[in-house]
Amino acid sequence: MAARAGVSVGTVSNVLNHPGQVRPATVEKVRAVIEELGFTPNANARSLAGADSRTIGLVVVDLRNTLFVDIARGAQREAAAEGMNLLVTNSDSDDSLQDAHLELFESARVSGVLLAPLSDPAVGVQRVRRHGTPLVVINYDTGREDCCTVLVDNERVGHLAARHMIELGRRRLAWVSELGALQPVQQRQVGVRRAVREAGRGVGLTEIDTQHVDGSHARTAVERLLAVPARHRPDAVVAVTDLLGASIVQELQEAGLSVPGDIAVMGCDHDARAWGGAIPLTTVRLEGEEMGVAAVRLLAEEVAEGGGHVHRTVVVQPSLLVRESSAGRVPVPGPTTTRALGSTRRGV
Amino acid sequence: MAARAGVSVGTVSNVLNHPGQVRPATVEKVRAVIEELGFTPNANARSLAGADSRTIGLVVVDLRNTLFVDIARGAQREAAAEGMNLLVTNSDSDDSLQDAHLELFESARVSGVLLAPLSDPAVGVQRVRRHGTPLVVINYDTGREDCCTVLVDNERVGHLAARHMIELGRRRLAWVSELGALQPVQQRQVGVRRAVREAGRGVGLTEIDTQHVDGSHARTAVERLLAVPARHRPDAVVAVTDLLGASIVQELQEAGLSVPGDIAVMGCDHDARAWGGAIPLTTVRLEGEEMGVAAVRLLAEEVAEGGGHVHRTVVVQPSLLVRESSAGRVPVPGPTTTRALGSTRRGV
DNA sequence: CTGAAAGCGCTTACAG
DNA sequence: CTGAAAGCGCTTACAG
Repeated sequence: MAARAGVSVGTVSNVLNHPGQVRPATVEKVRAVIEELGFTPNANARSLAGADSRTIGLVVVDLRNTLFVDIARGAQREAAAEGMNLLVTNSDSDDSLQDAHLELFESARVSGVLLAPLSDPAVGVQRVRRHGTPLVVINYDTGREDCCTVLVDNERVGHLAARHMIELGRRRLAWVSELGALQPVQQRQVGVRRAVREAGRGVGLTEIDTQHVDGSHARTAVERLLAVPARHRPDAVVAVTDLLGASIVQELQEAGLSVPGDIAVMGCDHDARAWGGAIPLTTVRLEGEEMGVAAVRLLAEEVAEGGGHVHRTVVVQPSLLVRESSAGRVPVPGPTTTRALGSTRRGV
Repeated sequence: MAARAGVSVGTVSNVLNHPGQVRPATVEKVRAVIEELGFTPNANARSLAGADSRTIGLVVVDLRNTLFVDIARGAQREAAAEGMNLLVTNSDSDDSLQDAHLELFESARVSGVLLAPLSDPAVGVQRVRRHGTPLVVINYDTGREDCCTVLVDNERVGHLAARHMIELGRRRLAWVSELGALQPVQQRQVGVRRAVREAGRGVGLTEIDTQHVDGSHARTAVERLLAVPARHRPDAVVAVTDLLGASIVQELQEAGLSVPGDIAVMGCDHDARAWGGAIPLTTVRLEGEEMGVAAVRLLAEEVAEGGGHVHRTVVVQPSLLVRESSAGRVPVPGPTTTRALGSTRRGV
C-alpha cells in the first residue's frame, strides 16, 4: 500500500519497528509518505503477525465510584510510563457484563488484563488464565495462587473507622452494613469488631444489616436505631460505604436528630458521590491511584518475566479523613493552612 | 485449531457467525468443543478478515469530572443495546494523549469513535475522518460539517444560572471564570450577560478572570471581590464550574463572609468533585447520560448509513439544581418528599 | 540495506 | 450442508 512509495512492505514495516536497520535516507522517504498519506498501521494485522499489542485492558465494577476512577488514573499513568495504553471498561456492577468485558479483552489479545470486581470473579479469572494472559485482580482477595493481586487493607479500614469514633469519646457504636457475602465488607467488619474489643469494657457494638451497601436501605437502618430508647441508643454509626453513611446522615436529620451532636456518622471509601449532603462526611480513604500504579507494575513484571513469574499480593494502606459528620464543624483554618478544596484534617 | 474436532475452520467460523447455515448436529458438536477448549476467537484476525469490530472507542477529557462518567455510562448503555462494546480512554486534559488515544482506536479499526475534548480537536478529528471512521464529537462545537456533534446548550447554562440569582433578588452579579479561549466557557458567559440584560436596570454584572476553570485561582478572585467597598460589592457569584464555585465558597468563608447571606454562590456542571465543601453548592446540571446515549445513536446511524449519512447536531438541555449556597439552608423536607440522596429542588 | 515469501487466525465466496 | 482456497495487513526470518 504505502509501499507504492518506492519500497517493499517489509521495508515499511522495518522503518516502523526497526528504523535502525534501514538506511536513513530510506527512513526519511518512507516517513514522508506515511505522513502524506495519513497512514495508520492496522493494529489487528500487527497483533496477528505476532507483535504484542502494548495495550492493557481494565475492567472496573463502577466508574461512578471515584475509587475506580482513581485506580484507572493511576493505572493509566503507570501504563504510559511503560509505553503501554490503557483501555477501560465499566461493568456497572453487572457480573455478566464483567465477563463479557473480560472476554472482549481476551479476544483482542491485549498484553494483560486488570480486573476490579465486585464479588468473586472466579469464572472470569479462570477463563483469562487459561489463555495464559497476565491478569491482576484489584480490590478483591481471590485466594488464588494463579494471579497477582492488589488489595486494600480492609480490616484496617474498619479498624481506623471504629477507633476514630472511640477516640472521639463515643461509647455505643453501630456498624451499619450489608452483613452477608461481600468480602471487603466482611473484612471491614472484622476490623470494627477488633477496635471495639481493644477498647475494652465500656464500649459496645451493635450491628445492623442493610442488605445493600448503597444508601437504599438507610431509612430502615435508622428506624432500627431510633427504636432503641435514647439512653441506650448508639452514639456513633460507622457505615460500610460513604453512600450509606451519607444517606444515614440525611435520615437522621429528617428524624430531627443532630449529626454529630446526637449521633456521629462516618462512611468508608472516600466516594465523591456521597459528598452532596448537608454535612461533609468523615470517611476512610482508599488510595486508588496507588492501587492502579501497583497493579500495572505487577502486570508489567508478569509480561516481562513470562512463565517464570511468581505471583504476589500488594496491600495498600487506607487513611482516615476527618470531617464534620464525626468531629463537628471544624473551625475554619487560617489562610496559610488550607489550600486544596477539602483538605481537612487527615491522618490516623 | 478447534477444527481438530472433526470439521474445517470454515465450518467453525460458520457456527460462530452464521449458525443458521450449519446442520444443528454439527453446531452442537462444534460448540461443545469450543466450550471444552475454552476457545476465544481472535478478534484481530476477525477484523482483518473483514468482520466489523462492533466496538466503539470513547476518548474523554477527564474521568474525574463526573459529567464524563455520566457520558460514558449513557454511551455504554446505548452501545450494549445496539450489540456493541464501549472502550473508554482518559486523556486527562492532555491534548497529545488525546491524539494518541484517537490514533489507538483508529489503528484498532473500531467501528466508530466518540470524542469529548477540552479544546478544539481539529487535528485529531481530521485524522480520524481521513480514514472514514465515523466520529461524534461530544460537548464541543467544532463548527465542522464533517461529523456529528452532541452539545450542551451552554448559553442556557449561563442564562439559567444568572437568572436564578436574579430571581433570588440578587442585584450585583459577578461572573467568575477563565475569560479566554475555552468555547463552552464563552457560551456560558453569553448566557449570563443576556440574563443580566433581560433583567434591565438595577441589575449589574462584574466579570472576573481566573485564568483557569478549576479552583486554583479562587483566592485571587475573592480578593478582587473584597477589594470593592461592601455596598457596591457583588451579592451573587456565578462560577463557571463547580470546582471554582466550591473554592470560592471556601475562600469567602475564610474571609469571614457568610454564604449565601452576604454573597450567594453557584457553580455549573454538577461535578461531584466539588461536593466536599461545608455548604452544598447550587449548580446547573448537565445531562451526561443523555449526551452519551445521543452520541452512540448518532454513531450507529452513521455506521448503518455509510457514506450517505448526513451529519447532525443534537443539543441537550441543562437544568438548575438549587442548593444551600444560593438559597440558604433549605428546610429539611418531610419523609414523603425526599428519597434519593441529593434530591433537592430541581427545575428551571 | 532491501525484497520476496511465509504465516498469523480468521471470513467469505465458491465448489462440491 | 461442508471443505478448500484466497485474502485481510502486517512481521519476521531469510536470501540476495
